[in-house]
Amino acid sequence: MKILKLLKETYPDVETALDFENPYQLLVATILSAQTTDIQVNKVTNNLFPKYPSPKELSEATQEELENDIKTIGLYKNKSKNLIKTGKILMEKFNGVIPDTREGLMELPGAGRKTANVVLSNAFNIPAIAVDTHVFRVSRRLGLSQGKTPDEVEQDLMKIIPKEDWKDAHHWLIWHGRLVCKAQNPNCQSCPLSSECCFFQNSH
DNA sequence: AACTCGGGGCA
DNA sequence: TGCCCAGAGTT
Repeated sequence: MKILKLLKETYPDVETALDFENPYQLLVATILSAQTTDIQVNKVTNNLFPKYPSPKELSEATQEELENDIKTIGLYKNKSKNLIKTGKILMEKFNGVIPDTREGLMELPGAGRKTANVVLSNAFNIPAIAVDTHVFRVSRRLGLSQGKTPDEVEQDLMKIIPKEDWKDAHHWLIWHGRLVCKAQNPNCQSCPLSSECCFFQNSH
């Protein structure tokens, strides 16, 4: 089943990437990306990275100033608090180096399962597919992963997506989940995957 | 399992 | 103008 190939052909202009130059920048950008889009994050990081170029500067930021720096993004109070704390943990426990393990990344406040996988796959080239609510729902409907956990969904997706696409796959799956395979009233008529989809077969 | 954070996107 | 959410933490 060529899911990703079909999605790429269907959404050729999908917005696909956070701008980053090193693991630290990708970690910060990905923590910021919760409940918003990469487009919004890139607007903020353009000014944020020169101002806080490494975990050291981040750990020394004041709450008020960092909040102001990311105010155009939602959830900015939680995110600024988490980022400062993350900066301090990086300095105190990881010697200012971004950890390249899932366990290490998930010790950082603001970084969960999805953030860890994005950083592992895109900054360290470690095999992983990021699974968020959209990816989870799309996979369930396709019938790949009923009743499974997000970690198990990740394993299932890795079986049917070419390895070279793992680090970017979530962008197309998320886009598809938002615009077509929506949580409510999915638009199965315009879905390129409907012929392969359990949800569609069961509801028609 | 439900609630919270929040500006932006979309109907 | 009102509703929902490209997660993660807390209770």
